Amino acid sequence: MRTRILDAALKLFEDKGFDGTAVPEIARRAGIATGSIYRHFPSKDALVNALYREWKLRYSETVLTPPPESATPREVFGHYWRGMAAFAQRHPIAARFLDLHHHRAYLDKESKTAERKTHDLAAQFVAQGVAAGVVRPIDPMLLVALMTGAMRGLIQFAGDGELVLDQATTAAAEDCIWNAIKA
Amino acid sequence: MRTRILDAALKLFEDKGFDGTAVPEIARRAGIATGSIYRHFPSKDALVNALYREWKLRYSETVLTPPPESATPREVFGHYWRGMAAFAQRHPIAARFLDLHHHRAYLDKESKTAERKTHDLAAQFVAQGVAAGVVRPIDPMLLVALMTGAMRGLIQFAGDGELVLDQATTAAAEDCIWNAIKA
Amino acid sequence: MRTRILDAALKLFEDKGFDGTAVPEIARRAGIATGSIYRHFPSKDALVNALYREWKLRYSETVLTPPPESATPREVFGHYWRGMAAFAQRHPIAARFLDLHHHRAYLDKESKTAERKTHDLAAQFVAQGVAAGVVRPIDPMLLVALMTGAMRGLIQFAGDGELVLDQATTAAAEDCIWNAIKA
Amino acid sequence: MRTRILDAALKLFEDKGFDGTAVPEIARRAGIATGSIYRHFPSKDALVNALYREWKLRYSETVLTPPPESATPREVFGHYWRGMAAFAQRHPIAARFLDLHHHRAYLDKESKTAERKTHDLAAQFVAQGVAAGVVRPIDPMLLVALMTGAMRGLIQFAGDGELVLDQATTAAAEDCIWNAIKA
DNA sequence: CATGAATGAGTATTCATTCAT
DNA sequence: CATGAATGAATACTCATTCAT
Repeated sequence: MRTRILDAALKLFEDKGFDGTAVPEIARRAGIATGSIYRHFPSKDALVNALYREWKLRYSETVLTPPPESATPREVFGHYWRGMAAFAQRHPIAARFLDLHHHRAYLDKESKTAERKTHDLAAQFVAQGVAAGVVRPIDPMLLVALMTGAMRGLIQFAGDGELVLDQATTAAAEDCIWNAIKA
Repeated sequence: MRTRILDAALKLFEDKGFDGTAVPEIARRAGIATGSIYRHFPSKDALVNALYREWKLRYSETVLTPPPESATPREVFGHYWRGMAAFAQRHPIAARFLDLHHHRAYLDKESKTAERKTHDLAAQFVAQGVAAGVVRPIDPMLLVALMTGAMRGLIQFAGDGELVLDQATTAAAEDCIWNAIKA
Repeated sequence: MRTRILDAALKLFEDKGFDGTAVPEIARRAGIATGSIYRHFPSKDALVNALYREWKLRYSETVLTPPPESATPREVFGHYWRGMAAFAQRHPIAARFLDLHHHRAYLDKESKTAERKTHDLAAQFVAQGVAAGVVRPIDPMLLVALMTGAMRGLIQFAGDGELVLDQATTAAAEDCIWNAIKA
Repeated sequence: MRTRILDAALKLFEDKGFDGTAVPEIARRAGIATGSIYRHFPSKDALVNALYREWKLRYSETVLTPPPESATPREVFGHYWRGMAAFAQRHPIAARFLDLHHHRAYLDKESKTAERKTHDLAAQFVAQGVAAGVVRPIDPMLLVALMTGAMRGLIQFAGDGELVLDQATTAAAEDCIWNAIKA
């Protein structure tokens, strides 16, 4: 039941935005009564936040797995890149939802903190790559912006049907972006 | 007057979204009466669409200027990249607004067409680069996705204050992304 | 069980009014499940009515006991007055509940009839006192209004903590009000 | 407009209680649209509080006029008593509204303070009467409870149609209650 | 019989839009 | 043209009542 609500909300929030989605609409799509939503979530705000955190967690579990100890920076990059692509491929709507909503006023502090963690991890990877001399020695945040932005571009184009996120495309993109950041 | 309305709407739509912004709020920020909005725009929907098109036009004028005839593909790329960066630097809120809203249901066909044009132009540039043997011979759409995505990453990080979009940063990013797409 | 429900409802209705009290709230205070209320009462309306009648009955049993045959009108008056005061002292919440709710739309005919009986009895006592020449020869309803009103004033002030309804206070009030109605 | 809303609310709150009255119902009775209520009052709570204070003020203006300097305690009593009766006669619904609602949870502090003032004034009058040796030397609050209670009894019976609050009735009641409290 | 999740009609409140001034 | 009060449909949320367990 809770899952059905979250699934309905995910689709609708991604499609029409938070404020553009009416609670009864979520209920209808979930196949339940309007009032039942409030048995599971105290408010619409609480619902988006729960949704956001749920998917951010799943995202972390998919993407932020530690790479093999022996991996070279290039391999570490590939590891994370393929993780992100795999997530976007398996959960395209969730990927777009996380992308579009990560800043909105209705997200509370805890939800926003989750976003930060990802950035910090990426910045850390870049810093290590720079130290190892295999990544361009420039502001790590810039490289993070370019990498995550490129991935978001992929997700968006895939969502719009202008691109298919298959193995080959993902691999080609990985190679391109590695070229962008390598020393 | 029309300009003040559009300015107020731009800031609010970017900040709180279309559905999250009330018309009287726009009026208040514009320093006029609620009803006056409707002297200039027949509806809230018409207002966003006008706003979107207005900025898309300015964007085109800034970014889509033809590069010098004699420019090499690398120079053409730099020409467009710097154009986009300059726009984002001068109009950060508008850049984010265009980025976030380009898909929303309240945008009508004409507004959405504007977006497509940019993509097509980019794809065309990529195709020419490929033909000239200086750009990677892969799906042009993929490269467009990576380029525009990377630029959006820049814009977003700049908006969040994690990055400053100055000359140096822009130039470094340009170099990175050229490496990503060059043959 | 039924008693626990009625006790919970009494307190809440007195405190927050009928419409201001939610059924689940009554259940919580009674320590049972919401649905269980409906095993004992077909509806919220039926519950107030049962509550009202229950207490009106207890009130009648406490207050409307026949005075000794040989009692003088003064003694009869004292008998009833002390009965009312005793009830208010022992059941302050019920006294206030009966006082505040005796007219509400959700009370059905039978409940309202109970109220009437008390008035009629009082009016009858007054009439007899008038006939005996010891009570002021004016509209009995006026005297009833003053007497019952005075008693309600006592109950209210006691409930608000501005007065303590002890033996002495009750006796003093009795003497005052007898002076008010005596010939 | 504001007045029409307050008038409609007065009648409905008195009749069905605060929680028993729906905002659209108030609007309908006032002959305006539901939303218009909120142009004049920020919330339903604010509306009752405004209503309560408005009438408490009028009540004070009618009832709490200073008696003639030279008035004896008996005359002072009559002055106030007739003031209250006149108010109840002219504004029977308001009188009942003030009576029934003076304690409810939705009234804020300022509204409740108004009630206290009346009591204090009455207690002060009683104390002076006691000092002059013409009022019973007992707890002034008790006498206040009896007086105001008796008046409320009158108002209630009048409202229920069991009594008519004319000159004669008011005068008779005044005499009765003076007998109740005089030394 | 007790339970409490589910229901959906009903509530307070907001907001895009209109229109008399 | 500008105004902002008035409108009423739409929204988030509540609550009396039901019913499968």
